[in-house]
Amino acid sequence: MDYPLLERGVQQWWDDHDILKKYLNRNEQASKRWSFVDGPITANNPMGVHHAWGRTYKDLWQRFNTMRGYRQRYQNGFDSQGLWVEVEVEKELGFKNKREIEEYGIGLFVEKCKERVLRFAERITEQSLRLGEWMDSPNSYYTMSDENNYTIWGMLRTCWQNGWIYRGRDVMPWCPRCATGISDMEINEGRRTVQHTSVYARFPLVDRPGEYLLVWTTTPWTLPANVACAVNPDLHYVKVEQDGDFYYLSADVVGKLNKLRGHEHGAAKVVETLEGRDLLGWRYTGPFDELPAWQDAGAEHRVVAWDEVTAAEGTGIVHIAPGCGREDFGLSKGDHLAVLAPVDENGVYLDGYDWLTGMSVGEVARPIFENLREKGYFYQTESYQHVYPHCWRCGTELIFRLVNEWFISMHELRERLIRIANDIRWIPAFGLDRELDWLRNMEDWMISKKRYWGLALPIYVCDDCDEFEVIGSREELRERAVEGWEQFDGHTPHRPWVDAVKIRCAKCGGFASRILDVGNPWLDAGIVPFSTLHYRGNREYWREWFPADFITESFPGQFRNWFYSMLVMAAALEDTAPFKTVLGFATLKDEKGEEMHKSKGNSIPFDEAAHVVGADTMRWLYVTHAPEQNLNFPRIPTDEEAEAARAKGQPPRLSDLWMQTRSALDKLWNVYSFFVTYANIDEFDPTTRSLAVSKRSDLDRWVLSELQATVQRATEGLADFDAESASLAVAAFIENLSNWYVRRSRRRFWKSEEDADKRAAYLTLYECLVTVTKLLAPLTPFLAESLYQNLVRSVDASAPESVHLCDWPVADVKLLSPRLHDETSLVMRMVNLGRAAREKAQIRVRQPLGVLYARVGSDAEAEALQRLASQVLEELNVKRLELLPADSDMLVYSLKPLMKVLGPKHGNLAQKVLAALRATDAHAGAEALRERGSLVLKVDKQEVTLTADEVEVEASAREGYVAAEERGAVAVIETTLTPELLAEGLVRDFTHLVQEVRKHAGLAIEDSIETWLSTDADLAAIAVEYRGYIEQETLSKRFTVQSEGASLAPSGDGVYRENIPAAKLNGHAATVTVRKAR
RNA sequence: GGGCGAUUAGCUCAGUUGGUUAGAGCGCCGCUCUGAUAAGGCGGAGGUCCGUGGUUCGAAUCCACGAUCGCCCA
Repeated sequence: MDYPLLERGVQQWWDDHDILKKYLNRNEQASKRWSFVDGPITANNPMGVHHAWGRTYKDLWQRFNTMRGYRQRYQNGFDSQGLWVEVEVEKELGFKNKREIEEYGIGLFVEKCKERVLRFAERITEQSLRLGEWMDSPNSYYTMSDENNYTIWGMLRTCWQNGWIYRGRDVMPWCPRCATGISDMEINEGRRTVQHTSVYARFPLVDRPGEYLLVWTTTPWTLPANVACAVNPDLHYVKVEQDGDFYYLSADVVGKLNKLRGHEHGAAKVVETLEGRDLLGWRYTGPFDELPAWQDAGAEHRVVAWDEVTAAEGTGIVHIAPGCGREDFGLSKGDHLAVLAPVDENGVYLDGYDWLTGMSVGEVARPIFENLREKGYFYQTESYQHVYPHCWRCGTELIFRLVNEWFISMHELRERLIRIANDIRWIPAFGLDRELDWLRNMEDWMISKKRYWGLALPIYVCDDCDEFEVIGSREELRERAVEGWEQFDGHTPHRPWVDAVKIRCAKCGGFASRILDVGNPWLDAGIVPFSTLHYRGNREYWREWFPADFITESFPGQFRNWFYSMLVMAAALEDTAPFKTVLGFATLKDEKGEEMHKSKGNSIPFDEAAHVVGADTMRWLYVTHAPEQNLNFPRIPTDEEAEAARAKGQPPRLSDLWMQTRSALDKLWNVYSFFVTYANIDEFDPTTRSLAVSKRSDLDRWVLSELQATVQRATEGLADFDAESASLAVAAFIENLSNWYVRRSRRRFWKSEEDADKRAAYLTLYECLVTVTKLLAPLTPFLAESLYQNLVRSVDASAPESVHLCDWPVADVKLLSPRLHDETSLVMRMVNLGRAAREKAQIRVRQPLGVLYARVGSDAEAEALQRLASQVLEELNVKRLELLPADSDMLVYSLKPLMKVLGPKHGNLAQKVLAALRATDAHAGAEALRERGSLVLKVDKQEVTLTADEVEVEASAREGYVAAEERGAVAVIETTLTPELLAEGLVRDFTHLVQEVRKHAGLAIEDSIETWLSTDADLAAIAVEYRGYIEQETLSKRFTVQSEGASLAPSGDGVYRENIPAAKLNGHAATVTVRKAR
């Protein structure tokens, strides 16, 4: 099966018949509606296979609910604004920093960003269609749209009116390349383990000549901003003597000092012990006191207290630079320390830092070490490995920098958010805990970014009085505008155009300008449940579709990103949940279980996988997987392998894992092709035949019962957002259909006359196939369509045009039969045991056997087995079935203690009871339990009575009999082969060989033939005896047998002859000749 | 550094309120069936249930400590 080929054909047919449009319009008039909101995909690159996982879920639940008759919005969304786009456009343009963007022109740059977004949105739309994701693509939303941006303005204004917006001065993680702050949400995505050179420096104490504080830092660039040193007041410190100098450091690290001293230092000796609090207030000379920046600060260096200081790293004396570290900055507030912010937004030292001015933080480590050494501040360097934050987008190491940024206060929102999170159904359930954990611990939301392409934050600051206010809409801005409206009018609300507009300060009447910052992109995504549902312009419509019934995204990251930002928006605007159910799924890994990364070369482009493996197979992989577990995406053939196969006219050979994944689909395809083969031969038309189910066989009614149960399971699963159990139920049914129903029914299709039995078989199999096809429609839309067209539409022009326009199947509970289910399970079990027994005896199934002796667990099962004996016998090629009586000498018994009952009952004695039971003669014990229902044991000189509830009797076959057993059921076979049985076996072997010859001769299944057999006298005699059977099985109109003389078989065109070696026919060599009958 | 979770066959994972021979699928080896099959069936090999101690008549399961890994938060 070449699935990609089939899918291309189906897609073409859909296009030709406009099926997508008909699908989107199918429930236009429906009164019930189901609301799905698509999480915006970043329109910045083509899709990878990891995107296809979520998009498969998104599509399948929309399809399922379409088939169930719900009106829906089939809207997909594209995340359009933000640094990720800027970075890619910078790459395209060859820019290295923000200055180049400004020189190029912000307007041009922003237009480039828009272009890129539209380009990749189009690409992703095509790819999604290839996946079979059916969406209303002309109606897709973009977070860069005016609607989206202005809805955020309104939301921010509401926040401002509530007093939640504030301007903060804080030390933030900062990317010096992107020249922007990194929010708490983003910082986690870029943590990496790296090697840095840390430095130990010594700071001379002002009032203690020859004595130094020994401090340690991993960020030497912050030393010029040193203001203080912190010690833990409760920690022990020591004064050590080394080379005539005295150092103060934590008592715990003296050992380290000796290890670290290298060639430059002598041995260290402790001369005094003291507490951290003893050091407080000591003044020291800073390492860069000569710099103008420090001179201007007019401050002095001293030792301060900080109880977070430990001796685990460094020296227990911590270098404090309040302008370069978060904790440092926090400390500066309480201790009124000076704050030095040494670098600009690009991480370049500002004026006042002398020789450092103009250098960037990344290049100063060495020069600073040298400088310290020259000035006598250097002690030692040490290579140090640690986890350090990097820019999640460009990979640059972050610095910490004092900045002015804008925040939404979470103080009042936090409780609302927690309450709302509890109103949502999180799948898997731990999602709620994760979200709550974040909500409890999160800081205020930093919403500003000093970039170009993004939401223009509508915050206007007065040039005169520094008061700010937030504008909530375009209309409000126009009313308030006193300057620059003409330049803005006609443009999207983006930089640079919107920046031209000035308003009058409401407080002092001065000019107020928009801050130049753009917004955090999660504002863009979070507003989607409002903006896409026309919250601003059509509140009626919004009320109809809000909240979303369902959203689904890969959960790593989203708890603090999209889920979070939606919660914030909904909490701020309406104080209610923006969605009812969220399905989170885990991470897609490569075949070895490693993270996929483009840079690692192991990420798989969607197009490649779709081309080689196909969309349905990929979708099936996703839907059958447990969503909360990571999924390893199996290897796909390389382009070369795929092309080599296609050159030979074959589909690319897939790995075992793929074949395993796809096996249910392959089996279905085979059943389907079996049906089609015979239906064509017989010209069977399901629309003109019928037969009441009650008139069909047990086998038919069994499979129809299983079918109803499958419909129920699939429906319940999908309705509960559980694709895995739904799809596995369908797979299990296909397995039953293929390996039991069709296997057991084959002869009914082969036989030539069309009787009620054959009609029942056709109708039953047809119903199963059609129903399964509909169940598969949301899961594997291409395959389902292909089957549907051929099975249904080709014979019934009145049926819905496409499987995707059909109604979802409803289980007919009247057809459910637990009895048939149980009995068929019993037959299957007995057949398996019989096959196992044959295997042990090394007698192949083609050789008929005389008797199968069976034992089952209960009288009811025994009764059923006798009634269904023919199925067992036919399947096992055995003549007769006999039930084994309990006292049969073929059986041997063992006693199995049921500890779950015995344990609690006997307590301390339990182990001894167990030992006594094991010492008991099993046969006598079994008999006692059978006859009297109890068994008496002697334990520690007292008698203990065990009942049938406490001991299970297990029967198995006595040694010497060829048997198999499982859970109380036993099958024993009679292995004596009579001449008649041997002859029958031989005939079946021969028949099988003629079928092979037919196949080799290239004959069609339904072709009648003429057959000649030339062999020894024994086989000839048998062949003649079984002539009727052989002719019937091989469709031979004429069957000529000879054992001597010149061959009677013809030769020439259309005649096919094979010599059969004696080994294949139990010692009889033969020549078989066939020719298509005229 | 703090919190949570995990560790079971070569791989991916199940394993009920603790119950005495620890399972599945795949892979591997052998056999077998088949005029629907890239199918199916049967058998086999493969386990220190991460380690150590404890609780218990009985521990993969409960407790403690340790190791390793993952996730979340600093």
